[in-house]
Amino acid sequence: MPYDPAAFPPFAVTVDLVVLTVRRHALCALAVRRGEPPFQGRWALPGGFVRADEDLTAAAARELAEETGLLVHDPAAPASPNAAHLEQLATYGDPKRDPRMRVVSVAHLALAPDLPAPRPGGDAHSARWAPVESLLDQDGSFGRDADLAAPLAFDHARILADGVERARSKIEYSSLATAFCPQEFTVGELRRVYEAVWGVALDPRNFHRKVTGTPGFLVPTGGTTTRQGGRPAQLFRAGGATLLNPPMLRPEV
Amino acid sequence: MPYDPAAFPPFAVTVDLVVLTVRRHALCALAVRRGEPPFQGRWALPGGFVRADEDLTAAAARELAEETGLLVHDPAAPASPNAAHLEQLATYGDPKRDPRMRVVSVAHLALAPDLPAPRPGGDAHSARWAPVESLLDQDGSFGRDADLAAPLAFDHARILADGVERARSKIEYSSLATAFCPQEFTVGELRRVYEAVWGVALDPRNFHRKVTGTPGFLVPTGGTTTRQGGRPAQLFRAGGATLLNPPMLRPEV
DNA sequence: ACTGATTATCGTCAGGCAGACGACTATGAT
DNA sequence: ATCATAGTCGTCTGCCTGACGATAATCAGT
Repeated sequence: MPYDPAAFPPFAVTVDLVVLTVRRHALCALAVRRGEPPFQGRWALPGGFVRADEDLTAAAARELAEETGLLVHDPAAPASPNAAHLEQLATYGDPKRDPRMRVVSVAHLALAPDLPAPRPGGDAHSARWAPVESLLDQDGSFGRDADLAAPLAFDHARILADGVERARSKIEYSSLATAFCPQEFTVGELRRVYEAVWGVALDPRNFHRKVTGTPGFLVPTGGTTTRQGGRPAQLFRAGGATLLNPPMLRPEV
Repeated sequence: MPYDPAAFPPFAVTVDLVVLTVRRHALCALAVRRGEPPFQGRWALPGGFVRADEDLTAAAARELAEETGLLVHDPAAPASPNAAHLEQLATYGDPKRDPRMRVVSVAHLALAPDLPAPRPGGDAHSARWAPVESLLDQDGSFGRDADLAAPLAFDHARILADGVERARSKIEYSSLATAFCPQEFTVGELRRVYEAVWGVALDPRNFHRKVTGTPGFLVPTGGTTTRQGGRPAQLFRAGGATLLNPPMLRPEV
């Protein structure tokens, strides 16, 4: 078997981004409208080509910054208000996934707090946050956003579904849900993240016991807030613990 | 931003395989010796280039069959004695990971039962099963196999480490450990798989209670065997349940 | 045939954690 | 003042796990 890399067929390599956030109690993903064929006018996940001398993670971070202005959260650096979590999701390489040529896409998953700017800036022609159910509801039979008349371009519905499933399972056993929150947040805000991502209601008392009782998960900042109404709530920052053991249990059905 | 795929730099795309099995109470990985530069004579993970019209999973399955004769387990088809579990692991694309040119490798993880042939056949120049600790023990300071004098080629040590970690965590909450067993196996054999993969000792009584008490995990075949010595043990097949809830807990430390 | 080694399997018990839910607290709105 | 809203602290019960005792059924020697 010959081992000369140059003798083998060339591929284009892209990164696609599943950028998730929680807005108004709903899990939303970033979608951009395609300005050219194929799938012109359809919504798609943000993404782009990996440059000749660029690492895959760097390419994903660059695309994320271009589309949203978010920086990738660096555990070494001091926490920034505009930091997002970024991780590789999976790679999609069906020979027919792009009608033009052979394109392999390394999808990444980004989790971001709710951004103040509802319309992410950048050079993207048109971008928006859309609830993931709208984007994944292929037949459009139920509550479909009128502006989202067609399913996502390419195999992006599949990629989005995989990213959502990754996020849903990963917040069970890690502190990743805090990536959806601002730097300082309350227990109730964190609970609403879990409820939005999982689409279930959680008992506020048991949730409070669980997250405050797990050492290293939350560290109180001393402040309080009433921005959710009701009794003032303690403010917390994410602690050093990244693994949740035992995990947070997702309720059945 | 131009969107013409042909205008972007060409990449070579490969699949690399982390093939794991349990042999003599140790977690082992398949390694092949490289016949040409770079890293000539060094051990590496099996792998090869993705063909022009080949899906990534198909390429991984083809390489797996070439190196080991194993087929990929198809849930629809009747269980075959030579079926292995195959899943995508992660993608590695550091610009300098291959000194010859830009190569992006989509690594896959395969789990196989202990093969009767100790030396996997195929066109590979030289292949062997090696305990993962030997392959990952970079400095060679401890119990290193004399034949494995150098670390793995390319970034394969990192890939192998990621694959091992995936296997270690995934058997916690799925029935994947059965992929290391023959079609029919005993509770004790399954327990020895967990012990080998995790490198810990498990209580046989609690393990027995856990796996037999989880509905759909194991289905008795009616037969018994004494191939492990001692009292005859019931034979089981893997049941339909793929998710283990609550998970099997990996002991601390 | 007996003995010991080995493995499998069943049972018991205490501690920890989760789900269900009651009770109380502190704010803003009317 | 009263109500609605949200946060926080407790209690109780049942399930699961870890630790470990006990018994069962085989094989290798003697």
